[in-house]
Amino acid sequence: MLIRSTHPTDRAKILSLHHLPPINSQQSTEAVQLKGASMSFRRNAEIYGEGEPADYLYKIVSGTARTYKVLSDGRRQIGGFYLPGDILGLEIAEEHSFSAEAISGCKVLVIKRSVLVRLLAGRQDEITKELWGLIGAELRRVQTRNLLLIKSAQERVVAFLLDMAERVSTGNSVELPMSRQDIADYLGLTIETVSRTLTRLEKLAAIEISSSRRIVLRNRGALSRLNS
Amino acid sequence: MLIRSTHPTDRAKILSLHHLPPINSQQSTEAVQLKGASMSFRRNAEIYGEGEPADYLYKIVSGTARTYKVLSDGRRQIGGFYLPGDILGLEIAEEHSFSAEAISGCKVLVIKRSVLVRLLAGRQDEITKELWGLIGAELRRVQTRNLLLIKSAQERVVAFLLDMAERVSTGNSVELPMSRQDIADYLGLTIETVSRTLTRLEKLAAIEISSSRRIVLRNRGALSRLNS
DNA sequence: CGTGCGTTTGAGTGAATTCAACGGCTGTGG
DNA sequence: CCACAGCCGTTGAATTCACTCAAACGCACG
Repeated sequence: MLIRSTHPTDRAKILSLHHLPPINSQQSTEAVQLKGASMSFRRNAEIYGEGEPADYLYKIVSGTARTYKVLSDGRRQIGGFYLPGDILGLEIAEEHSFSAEAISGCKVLVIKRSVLVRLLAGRQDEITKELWGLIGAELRRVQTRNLLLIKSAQERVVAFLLDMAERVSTGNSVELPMSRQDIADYLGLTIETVSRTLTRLEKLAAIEISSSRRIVLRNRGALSRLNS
Repeated sequence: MLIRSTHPTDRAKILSLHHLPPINSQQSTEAVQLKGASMSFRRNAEIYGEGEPADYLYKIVSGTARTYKVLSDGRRQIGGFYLPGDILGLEIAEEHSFSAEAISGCKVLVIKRSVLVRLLAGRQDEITKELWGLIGAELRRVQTRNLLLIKSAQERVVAFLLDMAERVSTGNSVELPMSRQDIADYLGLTIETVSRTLTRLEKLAAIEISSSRRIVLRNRGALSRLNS
């Protein structure tokens, strides 16, 4: 099974909102705000916290971010990984339901949500469509992960690899920006299981682990087949 | 942990769309359509299929429905259970990403999506807000289930029971409309594990299994605690 | 050259699955 | 009215898979 998250380039196309021509002078200033402040976050810095008002959207320019939740028993569940072009903080509720952190150093574009909503009131058709596209992608992403979580450890890891390959795709070589612990928390496994599964996949000649953060997909067909 | 799906009464409030006053004569006829045809489905009848165009929403009037997907290896994953007042088929994509079936005999109100969208274009503020509320609820429901699926079998079953209690709540007695197989496919477990877990919970005096379809919550505190 | 962190590997345990059999309820037909 | 089949749910025994605990490895950094 494959994690069918929106492809980064698709996302970039969808949220070119700040490139829309201004509609009037009032919204012209808003369009400027839409372009948003560029902010930087260093490794492990918090971008926003669970429960905080969801006033802003964050578009990743460079680096990688993660959203996560800490359960009452201390376990951490990662909601998703966000690569350049992805939009973070796309909540419908008034408050963020996850926290977000930079995995590596991150440049992000901060976009005020209220501005989007106001724009939405004016330019009905196009912008609503774009927002719906984004929300739809988010929903599909989450639903797909639901399907993931009922599967075996091996299937989860394979799906993760194929998804990452699709998103960062430089040929068959995948550069993982996140740690094993991040991957484990994302897939609902332990770090040991992730590690063992990767080495097993390597022994099966499906992948090659160049370094711990660089994986080469040697046999996509086999991987897809392992994916049930 | 608790499945925080939208409470039925909340949903009913949110989607009183068809009770909105007509805006003009053109939309007046649409509002009539919004009220929608009432349809009936018998046990195990398909309401819509995966991949079909998502032209309609379905509001459950009576009975229970399930959405599901069959994986390539034959496993079935249930996306959710829908009780009276709930909205089915709330997809953002053009096609349904799950199939839907009646679990018991079902009366449903069929609402044309295009009408909603057109209405949305006219009555920006209120209707968009309502639709967003619905989508938001759906998103939260799915995210919450993600959190569920990383937990133990016992935690999943407990969360399921508490969620159902919240949704059908007649005191502490819960009438389960679905089979053990449905529950298992929903929680990503086997039917045996669900059964065993329930009997264990009964031995712990947390619940009482009056009949296989009727569960009495004897000790909600204990249940919540078992929920980590 | 150590120190520390992230990752890998190993051994043992435990939880959930698989395979199998049994019990109860319902509806049908003799 | 009873007998039997079929379905659903429960229970048992054995197995498998992922987890826990523990140790070792490799790499970057001071």
